[in-house]
Amino acid sequence: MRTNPRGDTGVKRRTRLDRDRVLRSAISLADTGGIEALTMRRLGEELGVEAMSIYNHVANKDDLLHGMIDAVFGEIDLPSPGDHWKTAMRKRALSFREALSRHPWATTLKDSGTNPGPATLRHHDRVIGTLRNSGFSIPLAAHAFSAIDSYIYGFAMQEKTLPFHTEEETAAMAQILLAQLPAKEYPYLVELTAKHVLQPGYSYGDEFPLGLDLILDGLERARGEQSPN
Amino acid sequence: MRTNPRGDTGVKRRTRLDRDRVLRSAISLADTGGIEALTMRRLGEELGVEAMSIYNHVANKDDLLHGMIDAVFGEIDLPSPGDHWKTAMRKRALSFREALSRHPWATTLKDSGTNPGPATLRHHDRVIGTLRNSGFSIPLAAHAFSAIDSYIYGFAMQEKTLPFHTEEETAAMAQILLAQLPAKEYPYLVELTAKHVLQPGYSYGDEFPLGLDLILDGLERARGEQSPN
DNA sequence: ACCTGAACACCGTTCAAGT
DNA sequence: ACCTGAACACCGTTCAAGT
Repeated sequence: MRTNPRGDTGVKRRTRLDRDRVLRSAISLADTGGIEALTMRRLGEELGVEAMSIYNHVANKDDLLHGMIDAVFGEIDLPSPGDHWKTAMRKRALSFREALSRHPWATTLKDSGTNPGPATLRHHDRVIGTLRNSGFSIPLAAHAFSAIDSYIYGFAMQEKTLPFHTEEETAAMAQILLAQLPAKEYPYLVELTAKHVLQPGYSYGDEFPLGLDLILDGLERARGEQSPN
Repeated sequence: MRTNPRGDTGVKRRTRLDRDRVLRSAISLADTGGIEALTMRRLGEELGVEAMSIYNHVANKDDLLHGMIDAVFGEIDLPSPGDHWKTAMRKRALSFREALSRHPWATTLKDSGTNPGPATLRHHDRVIGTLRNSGFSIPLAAHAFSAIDSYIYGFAMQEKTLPFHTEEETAAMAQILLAQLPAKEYPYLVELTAKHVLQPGYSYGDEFPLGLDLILDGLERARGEQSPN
């Protein structure tokens, strides 16, 4: 492979290395090949640099993962102050789910709890603020935050583990599953698969807003009961 | 180290190796030291055997993880047919969460969707059956299943990522967090931490039934609307 | 200040060899 | 049939050395 006067191939090493470029490259690597494809050596290769150079911009791999997750939080739309709380939370939840489906590896966070980055803190603060400014007491705001975000995370995780993502894949997969499942032993599972999942137009993702509204409606009711306005 | 006539130390290698013993040992290793402590070599050590011997009972590490997750599903109480659907689902959800909190590594499943084991299939079938036999249409049963399980998974995951698990740890951690958080930038987060999380008796786990009932109540309403009985 | 090469202590997994 | 030892192709990370 020919190298230019700078001693590299001129292909990968476009700009000087910095933390932001490291994070962006790491995220794209994880998006494409899954989190197990994200290796310090592979990442170095992607950046046109030896793996060890990365340590000049990131303390270690954990720090890298922290940074990646905070970057994902930065992609989520904050609730807009003008909207009714329910509208605001709904939009924000949909945006959250979209971010997690663009970056499925981020559902397995393990961080963000122990060491949240600035984008994560900002996001959480705005969400709680929206609730508090709409008449939610502190305990009810905590309650709402927990319920909504648990649902979003859990849904994203279930979606990620599904073996199919397009309608065609779903149909193909369900056929195989159905062929393997003994209908005697799992009658309800077989019924649900055959009469629901295998129906044309089925997409698991469509379930998301339904469950979300269940929670939001319940919260609206709880809000009314604690402080009628 | 002295060896007995069988050529081992007589401590670890009590019984003959089999899949079940491998799974149990792997689960206890992951429970104790986290999933990253589960190494084929460490597991072999635990079983008093070379790492390579494990491959006689398990196809590879992925197969091992599959087996572990199915074993966790086996620990979850199935909904009892005698109970009202809501009671049955509530008990089952609490049991599910308990299982996930005993085995936090299981929340990051990644399997179970692509390759569910027998205990997993059985569990899912009974849950769907409970709903179907209580007047849930197929789409509403699918909807309920998705909403409830997303919430359970997501809650377990959030709980797992929290840096504290006892009340003392919570207080200590929240103090540190609070000291680091600029109240100007994150006023609502600081308020919630100070006036809620730091209150004596606070435990995040207590949120679980509140969010769960929000969903179950919503489903009860939806069930009434589609088939009044 | 940033990058590199060699090295260390690990991984999962194979394979031929032992019993 | 089951277990082992050596080996292979990987990991994350250190450290002294280069520029």
